[in-house]
Amino acid sequence: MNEANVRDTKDRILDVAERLFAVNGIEATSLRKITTQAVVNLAAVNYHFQSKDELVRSVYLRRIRPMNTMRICLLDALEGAEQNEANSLDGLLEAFFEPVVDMALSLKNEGFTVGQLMGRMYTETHTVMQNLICTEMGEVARRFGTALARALPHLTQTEVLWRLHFTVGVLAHTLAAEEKIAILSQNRINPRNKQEVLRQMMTYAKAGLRAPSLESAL
Amino acid sequence: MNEANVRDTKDRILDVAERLFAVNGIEATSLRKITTQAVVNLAAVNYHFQSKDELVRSVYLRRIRPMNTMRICLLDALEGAEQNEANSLDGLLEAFFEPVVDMALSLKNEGFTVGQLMGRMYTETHTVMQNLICTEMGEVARRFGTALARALPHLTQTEVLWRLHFTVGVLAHTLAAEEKIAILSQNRINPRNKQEVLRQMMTYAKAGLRAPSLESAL
DNA sequence: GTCTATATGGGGATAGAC
DNA sequence: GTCTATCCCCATATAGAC
Repeated sequence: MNEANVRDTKDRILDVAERLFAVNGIEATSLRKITTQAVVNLAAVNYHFQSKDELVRSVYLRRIRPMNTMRICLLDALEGAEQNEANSLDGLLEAFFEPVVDMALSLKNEGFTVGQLMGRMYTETHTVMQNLICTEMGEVARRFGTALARALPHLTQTEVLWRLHFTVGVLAHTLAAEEKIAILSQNRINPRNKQEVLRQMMTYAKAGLRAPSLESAL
Repeated sequence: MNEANVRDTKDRILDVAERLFAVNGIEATSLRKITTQAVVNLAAVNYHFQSKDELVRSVYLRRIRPMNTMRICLLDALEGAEQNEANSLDGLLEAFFEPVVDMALSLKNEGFTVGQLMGRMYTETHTVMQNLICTEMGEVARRFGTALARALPHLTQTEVLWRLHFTVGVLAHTLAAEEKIAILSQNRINPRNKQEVLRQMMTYAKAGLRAPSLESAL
């Protein structure tokens, strides 16, 4: 088969694996389910990706890398420009949220799949994922931690880190549990409307980050 | 074997299953791993719980039921008492967060296990869990949604629901990803210190919930 | 690069002795 | 209520033909 079709095979495997990992989790997704839905031979996965673990890595890295590159890039731009304190937090939150939300919006893989994949990253128990998170998210956590500390000078370093991780929680849960959110709100909110999601998340997170310090009395 | 030992067997299975579900997820946890660690016979699970799915239900319901009963009970008490607007939000957040955090604090099953179990509920993909969440969390979502709407009269109903679910996200991610939070913060925050967790979460969530309405200009 | 066939191991569940 | 033995299915991975 020619090179174009090879790409096809690899990409079809990645696309189907991504959807199944996002919806059912890594453990519940067998190579048989993937290859059947991708209409490729069972042995193709091991030929192209060596093992299931390497396939898992490939699926996640395909999304995490550009997402975090974009975040760092937006952050670099912010730090290069002159900023007044009033709007620097808005810029930081946009740089943090938008690359994820944009990715979930724009991708071919049906609907909200990529968002679910990213949202469930932190709770995937597979050892491959645990390692991926620590190696791939470290720089983003450090860079945004530092930037937030500068934008929120009234907080201690510890408080900044707590609030950064609460903000990750807002994002992750919104992406991961969108189906349950819709059900539990009796369909009064629609977590698939990206502009609305972004607007609501930014408002909540901005206020949470700006809350007074608990250490002010010390 | 006498009745006391029967309880022992069932409880040992529940305790071990809980820990393994919390740490490795439902799918990755086989009945063989559970029965080996609990030092009971493999067939005991099916004898006492009929099936793995029923064991899953039992493990989660043992924690969800008392937790949500306590939340509703605290909320009833708040609504029965006279409240001034200034502190009603504090009371609501305490009623919402504390039963979960207390449970994670006080239980015998080593360390943070129960918290992880609860935090990962929303991202478990097992169909049994998906149903459990919808049936067991519905009342809590409705009751707190209504109470929050009263405490935050400047918000639309939709905004209240969004912010309630962001608050669930803060709680769930903090409980579920505590290990990664510690690593990504380079051990500068300790998500296992319960009083600290509660304090930090309450501050962030309170400010997030109180943020101005986005609809105010309409 | 793709396929079939198969090696090897683990999964949930149950029958039937004790 | 507990145990052994076993049924039957599905998992990942690979060998070797095409």
